[in-house]
Amino acid sequence: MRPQKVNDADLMAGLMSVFRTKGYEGTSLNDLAVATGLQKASLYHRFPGGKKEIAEAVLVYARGWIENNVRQVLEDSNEMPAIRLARALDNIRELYGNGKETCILRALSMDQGLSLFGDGVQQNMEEWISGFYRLGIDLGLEHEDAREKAEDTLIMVQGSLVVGKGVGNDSVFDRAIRHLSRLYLT
Amino acid sequence: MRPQKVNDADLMAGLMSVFRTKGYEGTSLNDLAVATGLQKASLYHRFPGGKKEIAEAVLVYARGWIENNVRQVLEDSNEMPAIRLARALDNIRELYGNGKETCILRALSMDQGLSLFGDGVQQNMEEWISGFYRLGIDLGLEHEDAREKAEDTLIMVQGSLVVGKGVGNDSVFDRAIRHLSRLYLT
DNA sequence: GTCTATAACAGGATAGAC
DNA sequence: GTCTATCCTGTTATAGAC
Repeated sequence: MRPQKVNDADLMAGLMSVFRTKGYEGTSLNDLAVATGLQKASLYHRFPGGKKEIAEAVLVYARGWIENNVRQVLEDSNEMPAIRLARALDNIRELYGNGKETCILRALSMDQGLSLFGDGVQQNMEEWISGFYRLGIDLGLEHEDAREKAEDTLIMVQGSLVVGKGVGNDSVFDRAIRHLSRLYLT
Repeated sequence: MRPQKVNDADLMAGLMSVFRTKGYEGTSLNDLAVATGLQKASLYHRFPGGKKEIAEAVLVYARGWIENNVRQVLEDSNEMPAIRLARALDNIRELYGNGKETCILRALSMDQGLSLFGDGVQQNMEEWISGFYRLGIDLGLEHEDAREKAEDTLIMVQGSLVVGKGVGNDSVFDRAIRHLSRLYLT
């Protein structure tokens, strides 16, 4: 067998990058091939299920990222809550390129996306929410309160990404992230 | 000339309905033809520019809706601010089918969408924001405060639509709308 | 103004050589 | 494992009758 031209990590990063900017219907296999440096047929070798399987794999990859960089950071009981929050928000800021990038969950939850990948999207969102929920609990919030605040973090991030892009103003995302700090630390 | 089979208002409503559920790349001219009851060639007769021109027309239609049902309601100086807010939020709730529908602005701001329709999306969002800005000013807020609160209304609505769909829970949107009442009336 | 029919092209997917 | 070449379907768009 020939050697792998692109390793799995780079491959997934490249694939995710395309899907999140162009959406599911908007990305062609050609786009994916160009972005990764592989030919279409090579992508089919790695993902026999084609475009659908690739998008599913991207969602698994994204979920791993959220687990490592958001949930585990927020649940790390060795650190003070304020530190955990600051670190998680830094990671989130980086994930979205300070608001310049869009979210893969939003990109894959249009139309077909929702019916095809609804489960994966939901799992990703719940991973995110459960991390912030735990932070809220550790800060002494009641169950319902912690749940709603956690949900609000995702709402603010998704909303600010949509609006920031729409009005063409990066500061919308920045302000949302700063708002999330205050949401917990007061 | 033959009579119009579908009037402009019904036509635009049907076209918008497809675009906002399937996204720009996700909707085919066939989808639009089926939804409106016209044939593809008839759509080209009304919109010589094809799919792109149709999406642009939908954005103009959406902007008119926002102007009538959000901005003008919020700026109606004959009513108390609390009444204006309640009415605008009711209209917004209806527009999004209590959270079951998605937003045309989000649907048309993926990828191609942003480069093709960025201006239209921005105008729609600014129409929305300017309405709430005026409400904030009338309630005695300072310029910067009113601007941010107005932006937040759009962020919360867009975010709650994304998250509500993603986690499959209608109450997310409901709670966001209730939150917007409290945001101004305290 | 709307229709049927069709052209021209792009996209997803597969075959088979290396 | 990756590549080139190809198939086939669906898509945008146009031509021309009514």
